[in-house]
Amino acid sequence: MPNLKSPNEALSRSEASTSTKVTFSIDKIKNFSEWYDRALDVGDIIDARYPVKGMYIWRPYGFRALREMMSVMREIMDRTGHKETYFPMLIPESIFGKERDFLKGFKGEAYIVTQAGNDSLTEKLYVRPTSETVIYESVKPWIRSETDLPLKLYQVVNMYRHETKQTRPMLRLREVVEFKEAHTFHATAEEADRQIREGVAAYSEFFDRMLIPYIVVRTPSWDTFAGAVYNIDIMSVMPDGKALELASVINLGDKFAKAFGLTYRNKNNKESYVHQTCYGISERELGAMLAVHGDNRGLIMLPSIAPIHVVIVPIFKRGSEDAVKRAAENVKGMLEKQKLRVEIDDKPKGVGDKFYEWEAKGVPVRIELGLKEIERGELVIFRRDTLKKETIKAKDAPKRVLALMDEITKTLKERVDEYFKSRILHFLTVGELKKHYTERKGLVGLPWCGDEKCGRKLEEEIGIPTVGFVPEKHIDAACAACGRRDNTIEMYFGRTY
RNA sequence: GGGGCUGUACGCUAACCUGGCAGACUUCCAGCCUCGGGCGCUGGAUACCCGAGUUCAAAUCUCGGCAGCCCCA
Repeated sequence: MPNLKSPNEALSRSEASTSTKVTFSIDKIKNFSEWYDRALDVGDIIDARYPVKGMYIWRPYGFRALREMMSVMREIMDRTGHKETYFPMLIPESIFGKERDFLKGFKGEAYIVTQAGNDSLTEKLYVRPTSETVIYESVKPWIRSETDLPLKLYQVVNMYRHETKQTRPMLRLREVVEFKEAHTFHATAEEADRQIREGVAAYSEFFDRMLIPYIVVRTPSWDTFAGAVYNIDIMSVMPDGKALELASVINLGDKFAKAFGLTYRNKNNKESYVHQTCYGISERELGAMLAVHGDNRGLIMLPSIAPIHVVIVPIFKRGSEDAVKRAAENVKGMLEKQKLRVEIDDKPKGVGDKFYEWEAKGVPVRIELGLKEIERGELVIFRRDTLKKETIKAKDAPKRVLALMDEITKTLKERVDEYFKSRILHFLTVGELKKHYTERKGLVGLPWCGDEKCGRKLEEEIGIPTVGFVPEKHIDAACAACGRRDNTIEMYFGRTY
């Protein structure tokens, strides 16, 4: 559990409330780690009190948000020609170990089942840390000729990796609960290459719709996925300035095809290897979304995935309970006709309690409704993004609330764009970077000639690891390592999660 | 990969240094009071992370495990 002893913390707490109740008021930028843990707790997303490192309990409210987010992902996958499947979680060692680099990359963090009941197993079973091997082995008989290609599959499953780094809910886990992994099979290298661009486009659409800011980069050759030819990473930046890999789109070439004997008969009746790609996302995207949009009062749910769009808080006076309740039900009915998810909070608690609670959970709109409003035919509407209240005619509620969903989305987008812009910095030389990048927050770009030696040298000189580069975007500057000017591109560096 | 810190009730915390009845607030339960930004009152429930060691005696000291946080690479 977080330790709350910093002076800032004590100050913000006492300022926010005179009661000793734990108030959610944490400076997200100054104290992101603590903000994140507390916001997910008070915001009803995760219960972190599970005694196994890297595994967390999803609360219903949080899980609903995840489900909404994943349904957007499924919609995009389905629309772009991917078919949803399922492959087993336990993978025999003989299959898991078929591709050397992959085995080397994942062996250290795979959970391995060696015993069942009282018997030890004759062959070890690997719990999937990702499903390349089991899928590639299994689809072999599905692919016989070019007419079977391209084959584009995806599954949404849980997967396990024995992370040794510090774990964090949603961002770094040992048990990933909703791993959406896509695997595609193509006749030619060109087609696989095209699929990479399609995969990046699909993910870009997803992140655009989730209002998660990102840049698309190519990972340097010395830092690619185990068994990959190259990969494209989609990177974001968290409020503490650390970079977060949102997704990786990987071109596997025919390396796995060769290891698994994945071939088809081409037009000349010649056996050819398929070319493959794979790409995945997970609940990490929800963590990123919540992290970038929340404020010092807690979470702010993006309207498109909010488990509850509107919470109605009835304000009772003695004797008015029934009338207020009826009015609340009436408003709820009107809003639900607009496909809004609405909840009435008539729990016997003070309204202040309720307000703080729903704000921490990030419900986009709150409606306050008491005798005063009923008499005037009005409603008080509070929006979570700006914390502003307005009074409207009750009959205008459906129209106004729907409009507010768009307005809130727009505000969040503007805010997050501005935030992201301030966290991507560009420098021309190492000296300039060292002089100005003192807080080491966010991604930094430096001119780079494309040579691995120079990339590694820069990494070492500035003491920040490479994140990736944008291959097709040439810049007019000299490589910050060797000074060459031809073909200079920008390499991004950043501390990562 | 290396280093540091921490673990007391649902939550937050006191006692730990200097071993000797674990205390407050919050929460929860029962009841009263009633709801426009964390009401009040009465009564009650709930805790020393796990294991070993030292000791007459361990929340406190030592060792190990598990879990969490921070810093550096």
